[in-house]
Amino acid sequence: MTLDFDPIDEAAANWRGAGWAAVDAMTAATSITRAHQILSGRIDAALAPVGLNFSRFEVLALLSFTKEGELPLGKVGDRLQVHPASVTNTVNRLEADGLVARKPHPTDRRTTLALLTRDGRRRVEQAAVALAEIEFGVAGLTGDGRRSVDAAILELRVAAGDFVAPPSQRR
Amino acid sequence: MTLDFDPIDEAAANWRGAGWAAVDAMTAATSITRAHQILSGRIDAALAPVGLNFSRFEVLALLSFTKEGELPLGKVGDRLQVHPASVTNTVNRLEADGLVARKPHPTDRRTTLALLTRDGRRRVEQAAVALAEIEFGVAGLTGDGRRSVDAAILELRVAAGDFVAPPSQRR
DNA sequence: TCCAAATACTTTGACGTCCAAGTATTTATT
DNA sequence: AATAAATACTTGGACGTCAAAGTATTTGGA
Repeated sequence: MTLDFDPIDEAAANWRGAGWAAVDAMTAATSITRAHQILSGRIDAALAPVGLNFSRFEVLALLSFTKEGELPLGKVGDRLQVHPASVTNTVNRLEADGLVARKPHPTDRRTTLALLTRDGRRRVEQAAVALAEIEFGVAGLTGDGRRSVDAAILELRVAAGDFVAPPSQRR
Repeated sequence: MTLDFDPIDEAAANWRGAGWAAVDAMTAATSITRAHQILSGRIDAALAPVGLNFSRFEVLALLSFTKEGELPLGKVGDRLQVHPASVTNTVNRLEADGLVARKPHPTDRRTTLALLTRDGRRRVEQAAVALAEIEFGVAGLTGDGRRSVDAAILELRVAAGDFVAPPSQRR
């Protein structure tokens, strides 16, 4: 199904016609939503042959960046900004596939560590290659487009309190 | 949970460290994903008091823009770019709340129309106000940021074949 | 005219997300 | 030391999304 008009332009026109406010904000929000739809479709399609989806990949990648290949579940959620219940769910599935193992925290018995297995490490490497091949779904974006998206969204993230920017930090 | 560093910067550094490719693409994709998370959280929060979520709102808004306040379910899916099963699901709930009614198509018995009820029209107006109040969640974005996001994502959408741009059309 | 193919929607099932509540353990307070 | 509060994770439930299969109806040839 391909439309012969831009549905977002169309929506903007309709909003103006209805006298609704914040049309600019609406188009920006809709653009981002649609971009996410496109990317997430492409990314999951690229990962499917590897036996992963994006959430699972993110967890494996995060673990692979640590010294020991392990991290408390809570930290995983913090870094990936997802709900603890989602982490539990994702780790359950990764564990069922043998890509990750749960292991008790050495000193804090409330805490559970997710540990990358050898299979998990191999798998995440394959996935990284698969994702690089499709350029993370953003193949339609030029270098400028990518930079301007990064910059604009950084504003949004800072305003949303995603992290407290230390005075030093800038890309 | 607020981090004291930018998780996307951190991820980029990790990717480079691991020798993984397409770091720029990764940050762009991650930015968009995170932006979507932020927006969708804010939007659904703003709509909750009105008794809607974004998907339901989108359907009501789309219907409200038509002459008769009705549209075949299939068209709804095409415009909103969602799976037919999702349309069925959303319309089921809207119907249960009395905001929409199903009605047979006058000539094609395969087709079902979704018809905006009086309550539905009132509700969508309230929702539009609620969304305008929070600027669709993009309050953190300046005018420039919004425009550059729109422009960049337009590239992406065109490349993805979201619609065939007639030679005339440009924002 | 008749039948295969396309179209429109629904149903079922697999997953993902979040929230709220529940259990276990640790930390902080008095 | 005793207890309330915070922290860490899991469980169960509500919803959203998509894919695949099923039913009904229409369309497009042979």
